[in-house]
Amino acid sequence: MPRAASATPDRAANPLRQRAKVSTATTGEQIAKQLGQAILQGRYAPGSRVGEQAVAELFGLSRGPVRDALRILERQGLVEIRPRRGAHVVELALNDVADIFNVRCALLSLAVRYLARNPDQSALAQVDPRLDQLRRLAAQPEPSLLDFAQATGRVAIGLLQACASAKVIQTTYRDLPHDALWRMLWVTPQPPDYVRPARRADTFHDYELLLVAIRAGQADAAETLMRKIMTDTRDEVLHYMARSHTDTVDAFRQQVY
Amino acid sequence: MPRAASATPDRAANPLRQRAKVSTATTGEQIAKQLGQAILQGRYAPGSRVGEQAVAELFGLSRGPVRDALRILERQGLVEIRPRRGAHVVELALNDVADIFNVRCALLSLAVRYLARNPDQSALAQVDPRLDQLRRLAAQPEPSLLDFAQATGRVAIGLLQACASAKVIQTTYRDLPHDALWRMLWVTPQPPDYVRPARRADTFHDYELLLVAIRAGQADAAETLMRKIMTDTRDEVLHYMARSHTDTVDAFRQQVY
DNA sequence: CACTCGAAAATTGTTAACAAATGACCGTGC
DNA sequence: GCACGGTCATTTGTTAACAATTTTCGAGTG
Repeated sequence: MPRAASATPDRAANPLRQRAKVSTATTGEQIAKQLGQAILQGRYAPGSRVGEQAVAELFGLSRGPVRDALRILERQGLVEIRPRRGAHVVELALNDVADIFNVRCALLSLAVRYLARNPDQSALAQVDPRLDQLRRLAAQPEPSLLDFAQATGRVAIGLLQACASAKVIQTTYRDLPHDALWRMLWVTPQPPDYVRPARRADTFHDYELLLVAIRAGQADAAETLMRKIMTDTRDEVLHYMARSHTDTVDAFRQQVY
Repeated sequence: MPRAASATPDRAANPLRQRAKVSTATTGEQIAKQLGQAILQGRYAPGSRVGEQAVAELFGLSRGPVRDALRILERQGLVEIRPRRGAHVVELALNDVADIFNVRCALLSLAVRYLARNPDQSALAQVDPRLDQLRRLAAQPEPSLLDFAQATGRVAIGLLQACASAKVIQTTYRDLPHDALWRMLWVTPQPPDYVRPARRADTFHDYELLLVAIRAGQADAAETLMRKIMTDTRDEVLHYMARSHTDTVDAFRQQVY
């Protein structure tokens, strides 16, 4: 019995509609945002059913937009929809977590190699403020785990966006189930409060070196650095998660690099 | 003005419904299949709008399932849906084609590396018949371009399926816009009838060596071979397409490897 | 002649009701 | 006690009508 999110009922007179006039977002997308947040925070048990009717009543809307929202969440990898069986919250094993990082690694190393060969200085300049943000968080005493993760994620996405004509890499990366991964860390019985300071400093330093290598056009060095960053992050996250999971050994045996 | 596919109108009494009882496929999926085929065959001009109403009338259905179908096609990369603007047929530049192969390369080289480290003989045995199929096609005098491409694709998918616990790689690969790529080749003014014999032989030979390397547990060799296969295929396809496109030089300059 | 503004038509977003299928519950038979 | 079969409630799939927005087309003006 999954209890619903803290989403505002919005039952009377559909106030969401009025905002839709201003924002270009459709109602389904807004539901997807809120519902996705709810799932991400662990308000729905893994594997539990997300009924259309229930969600529709919760938001005071009809089932149409809810259907759209569930499709969006399926694409984000948070739920899995099987025909005539409804949407269920996905459950990731440690295998899958390692997998996500491996795929990230593959895509990002491709991207930085592309960047190093086709350096666009103005596009790369967009990454600098994000790197600064990461620098600040790395220096902070105890930044929240989610904040730090998001900061690194923004740098990665910034790098991808700098690859102007590599749209496929971008969309492929975007469709990875990033949120489901963070949900796994969130529902870990004793999730760590923040990243280890040494790890934070290393991560920032590696990203800094990465940007230097890219600007210098050193494709091989950039790729090596990006792979190091990803494998390090992967192992750190797996280490945190493994404290409360049992299939640790199996997961680590399946590492590729 | 895109003319519709050769799909049967099915206007009277919804005959599709009756088959839905037997097959587990929902109506939307069936529409997606037929409509996707129509788009793939170039019956809709690139960038043209795919109206919900028009498709619904064409299939003699309401707009609900059509909406689902368009979502599916969006996920397959055949159309692009923007809120309140409808679905439009995607148009790939040569950049994007090269991108798709690069991403394929990244994912598949990750997969074969995983396979070489965790060889599952019974799972790998599933690939052999597909390799035999490829061998037959390579030896044939003039196999159709699409047949040969599908055969190589099946070998690649077979390799992915052999990665038992690497579900993320599989789904990521599946969500690549493969169909849109073939559509681009299809709508090329003078599409080649078949693959060059020498290329066919090389491709098969490389796949054969790849399987040997995987079974021998040589991860580095397997990865190298897979990268070679992908870059060769990419360049061959680009070569075919470039005969009728103008942005050739730009595309080739953006190569990564 | 080009450009802007405005209204009408076409199209997508949303709703509520209907139809079909799944899953569960209960009773029967062995 | 356990397995099997049928009925019933719940849930998803589908439909048609309504609402709101985008696009298109045309008149008017500089």
